[in-house]
Amino acid sequence: MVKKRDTKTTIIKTGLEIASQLGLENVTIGNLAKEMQMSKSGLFAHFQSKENLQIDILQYASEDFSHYVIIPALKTEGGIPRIRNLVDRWIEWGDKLSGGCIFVSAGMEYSDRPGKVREALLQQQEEWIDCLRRIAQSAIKAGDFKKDIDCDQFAFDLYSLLLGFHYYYNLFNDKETKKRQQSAFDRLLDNYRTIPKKGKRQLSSKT
Amino acid sequence: MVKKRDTKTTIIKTGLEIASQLGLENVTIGNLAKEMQMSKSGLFAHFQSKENLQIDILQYASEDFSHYVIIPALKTEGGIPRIRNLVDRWIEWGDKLSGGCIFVSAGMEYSDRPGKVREALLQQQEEWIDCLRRIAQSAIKAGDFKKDIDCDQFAFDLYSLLLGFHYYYNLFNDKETKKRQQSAFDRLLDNYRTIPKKGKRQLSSKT
DNA sequence: GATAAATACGAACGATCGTGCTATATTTAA
DNA sequence: TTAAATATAGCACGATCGTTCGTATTTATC
Repeated sequence: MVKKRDTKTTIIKTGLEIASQLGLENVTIGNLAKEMQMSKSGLFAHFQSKENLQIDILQYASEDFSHYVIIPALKTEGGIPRIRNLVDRWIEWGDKLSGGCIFVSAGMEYSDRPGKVREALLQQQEEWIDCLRRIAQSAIKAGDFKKDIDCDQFAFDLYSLLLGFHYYYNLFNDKETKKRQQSAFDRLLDNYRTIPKKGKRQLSSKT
Repeated sequence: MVKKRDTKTTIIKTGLEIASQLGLENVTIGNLAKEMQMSKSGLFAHFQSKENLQIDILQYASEDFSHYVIIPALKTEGGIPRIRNLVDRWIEWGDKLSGGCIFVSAGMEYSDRPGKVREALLQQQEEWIDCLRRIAQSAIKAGDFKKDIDCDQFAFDLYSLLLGFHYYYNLFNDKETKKRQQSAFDRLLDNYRTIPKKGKRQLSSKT
C-alpha cells in the first residue's frame, strides 16, 4: 500500500470534482475533509492555505488535461484531423467532471477576482490559447487551412464554440447540444479551409 | 424624497453589481448591508431569505435587460440590422456591470447547483434563447436570412459568440476582443445570409 | 533501536454566514 | 389624532469559514 503519499493527490482529485460542481472558490476545507473522512487540520496541513489548495487543483487539472487531450491530439496527423481529435477529447474530458470543464467555469468565476488563483488560471489559459493557435498553424502547414488566416481569430472562434457547448450542455442539459456543436464546428472549419477544386459551396466532411 | 420605497431597489442594484463581480452566490447579506450602510436585519427584512434576494436580483437584471436591449432592438427594422443592433446593445449592457453580463456568469455558476435560483435563471435563459430564435425568424421574413436555416442553431451560434466575447473580454482584458467578436459576427451572419446575385464569396458588410 | 521527519488529529480562535426575535422609529390610513 | 402598517435596528443563535497550535502516530534515516 502506497497509501500515504497518495493522500494529497486524492484530496486534489476530490477537490477538482467539487470545484467543477460548485466553483473553485466554494471548495472548502470543511466539506473536502468530510468527503475525505479526515480532519480539517490534517487536510489543511498538506496545503498551508486555501489558495495553495486551489492552485494545486488547477495545476492537477492542467496536467490531466495535457495528458488526456493535448498530448494525444498532437500525436495524430497535423491539420483538420488533429483539430477534430482535439475537440472530441476536450469535450470528453469535460464529461469526466460532473460540472464540466473546470477551466471554463473557473474562467468565468475569476474574471473579476484578483489574487494568485486568478494569476495561475490566467497563465494556463494563455498557454491553452497559444496551443489552439499553434494547432491552426499546423493546419496551414498541412494544407488544410488557407495561408492568410488569423490564427488568433481561429482560437477565439473555437473557444467561443466550446464555451457555447459547455453552457448549453451543462445548464440546459440540452440533448441536441452535441449536434449543434458539431454543426457549428463543421461550418467553422469550412470558413478556414482551403477552397477545394471548384468555387462551389462545400458540404461539411465527416470525421 | 421618495426615499423609503426606493431602498429595496437600491439594495437590489447594489447586489447586482456585487453579483456580477463575485457571483450571485457570493452576494452576502453582510457585505451588502455594509455597502448600503444599514443593518443586516434591516436589509434582510426586505427579502425574508437569501434565495429571494438572489431571485430578485435576477428579476431586476432581466427587466433592465429587456428595457435597454430587447425592446429598443425590436423597434428597429427586422432582419440583419435588428440583429446587429441587439448584439451591440447586449455588449453595451454587459459593460455597465464591472463583472460583465450577469446571465453569462450566473449560467456557469448555477449549471450544477439545484434550487429555486437555478430554476428562475433557467426560465429566463430559455426565454432569452427563444428571443434569439424569433429574431432569426424575423430575419428570414425580412429576406436577409435563407429560408431553410435552423433558427435554434443560429441562437446557439450567436450565444456561443457572445460567451466567447465575455470570456476574453473579462478574463484577459484583451483589447482585440471587440475586433475578434466583430469579425466572427460578420462571418456568422454570412453563413445565414441569403446568397447575393452571383455565387461569389461575399465580404462582410458594414453596419 | 534511536532519531528525525512527515503525517494526522482534536480543540480552539476570531470572523462571517443566514436567520430569527424583539423593540423602536417612521410612514401611511382612518 | 390616533391606529395600523411598514421599515429599520440591536442582539443573539448555531453553523461554518480559514487558520493556528500542541500532540500523538506513523514512516524513513542513521
